[in-house]
Amino acid sequence: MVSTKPAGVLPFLILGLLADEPRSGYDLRKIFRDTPMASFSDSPGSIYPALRALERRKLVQARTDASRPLRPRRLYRATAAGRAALVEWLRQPVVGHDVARDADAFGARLAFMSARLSPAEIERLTELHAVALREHVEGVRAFARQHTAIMPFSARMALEGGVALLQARLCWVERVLHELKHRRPR
Amino acid sequence: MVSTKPAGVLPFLILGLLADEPRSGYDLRKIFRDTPMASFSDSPGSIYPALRALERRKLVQARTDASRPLRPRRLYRATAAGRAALVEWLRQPVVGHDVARDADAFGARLAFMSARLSPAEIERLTELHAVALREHVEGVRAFARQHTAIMPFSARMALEGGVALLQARLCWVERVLHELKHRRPR
DNA sequence: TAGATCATGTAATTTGTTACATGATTCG
DNA sequence: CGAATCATGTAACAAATTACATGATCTA
Repeated sequence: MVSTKPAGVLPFLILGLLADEPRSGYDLRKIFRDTPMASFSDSPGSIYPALRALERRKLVQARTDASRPLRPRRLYRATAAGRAALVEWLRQPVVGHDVARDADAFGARLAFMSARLSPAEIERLTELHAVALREHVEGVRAFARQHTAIMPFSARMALEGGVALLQARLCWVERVLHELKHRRPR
Repeated sequence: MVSTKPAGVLPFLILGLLADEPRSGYDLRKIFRDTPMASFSDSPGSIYPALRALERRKLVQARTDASRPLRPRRLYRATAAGRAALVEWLRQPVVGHDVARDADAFGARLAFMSARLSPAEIERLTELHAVALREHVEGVRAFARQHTAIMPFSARMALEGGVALLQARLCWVERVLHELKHRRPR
């Protein structure tokens, strides 16, 4: 069975970038090199195959820029199906244990939400994420309370770091929620 | 060219867990299911192949627990070569742009350091990490200053989240450094 | 005796990376 | 004219996941 939808986050990041304006593979590489979105490699071996895969699935469409015939650029833009797939990805709720795994996927998704989802929907998704995160932080805290005493020093530091990062993440999500409510007064 | 050393972090996490006491694949699965080290899947398809690969490279050694002959467990422990490979992994300095990519690899490495490295070496590695992190935070902050104004709301939130997480990470590293100095007075 | 847990594995696939390879254009 | 940048790609591989598959043992 050949799946038609991509699963990783890189294809969707690319889709998000191509949803608004057309860009070339090289443009995308520069973005992955120069902006804080650099959680992926900017090497050609990452971007070009991903673009081809998206093209094969008809989620993006390439148009060869003929203005400079000797150095042609392939300008990609998202198709309607591509924008639909993007929205579907944005809408994925973060529930339960997921929050432990794709830690910062929500941040990446949030970045593209304003342009595609309603404020109400963004708020709903953020709230869901907050709930899962609160629960997870509690779990890790409980683990820490039980095990910290018998851990070697550096392991204890590592665990404290984990808790601190989760705490910071939660703090940020709460702030986002606050801002969302502030902007859409009931 | 066939590489002899593993590259991902999962094998080293396993190696770290097997360095002190022997465990079965099932024991490892439980650890990845029940502890905050759960950044990896606890599915058998993750752990058992990784164990086999480590065994093939002579970094771990299996002994079949014959106490229950009808339900044998394979008890793995790290070999001398395995412990050496672990130490080599722990010693990898985090420099420059690396810090953006394997964000929390340092946390995982730190967890195993107390048992394998001298306090002075732990401090040196932590300091290096701090330097790289400070620089990276500055870079992202500078980007934020330049681009925040023209970004859509949710993208701005995402960027702020990125900065907040980096900040929290830095904060933690500074605290670790402080503790390290506190424990080893000059 | 049925269901949960113990215990280990394989197959197929996806995802992403590194390293290699090529050539055009622009700018000093 | 040489170096940096623009621009696209391939090959080989590593890393990890999901889904599938099997059977033993313990406990209510």
